Amino acid sequence: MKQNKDLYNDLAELFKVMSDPTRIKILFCLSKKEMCVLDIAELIGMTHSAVSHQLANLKLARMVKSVKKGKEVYYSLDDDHIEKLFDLAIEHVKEAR
Amino acid sequence: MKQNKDLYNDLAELFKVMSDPTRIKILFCLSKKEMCVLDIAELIGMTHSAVSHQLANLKLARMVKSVKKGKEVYYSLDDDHIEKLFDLAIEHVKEAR
DNA sequence: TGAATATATGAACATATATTCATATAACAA
DNA sequence: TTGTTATATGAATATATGTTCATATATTCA
Repeated sequence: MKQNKDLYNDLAELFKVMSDPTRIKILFCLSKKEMCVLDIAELIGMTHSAVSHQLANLKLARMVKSVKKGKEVYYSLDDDHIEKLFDLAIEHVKEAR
Repeated sequence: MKQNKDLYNDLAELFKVMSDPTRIKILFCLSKKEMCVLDIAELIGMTHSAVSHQLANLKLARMVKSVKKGKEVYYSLDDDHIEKLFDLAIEHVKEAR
């Protein structure tokens, strides 16, 4: 048990990032196509500030990456594990209903 | 976006349950074999109370199920999505290192 | 019945977290 | 430069959450 302490903490952090509805919505947006802050804010109906804060969290957790284009910053999913995780989770959630 | 509100909340709840190191350790224990509260508490080095509280959370979230045998209650994983989710998550976490 | 064991539960405390508001930085256009 | 747009960030507040401690319930055995 002890030797896996780091693994358990890393897993906990990963799932914690995915445990907020706002961040989940953002991740779903980005699974369609890359988007900038204002696009996301409008799509999910939240303030720019809230979205920006959450994108910062997601970036810290290496779930999204960003590219600056002019004055806009475009965000996208960091890798495709994220989508697979969601697919499995959706399966589980739907069966539970 | 709106029509999926319930889905996003369900997903958030699922991931939230998996976002605590104590609960992750418990789930890993149960992925080996069914166990009672005291077994788990000893294995992960936490009090019976803490483990019992977390098992209640896990049960509420339908991640574990329980069977009473005499004075002991044996817990086990509710389905095998849970293990698959962990496998994927571990892949992601390990690549990020 | 009484004592011991296994588990559950309620309250309280401490910590963590998401959002809001205000402000700051950066890029571009006029 | 000034004004506008896009994004980031810091502080503050309100809420949520995990653990501990104490207590309660349930089962078994003597």
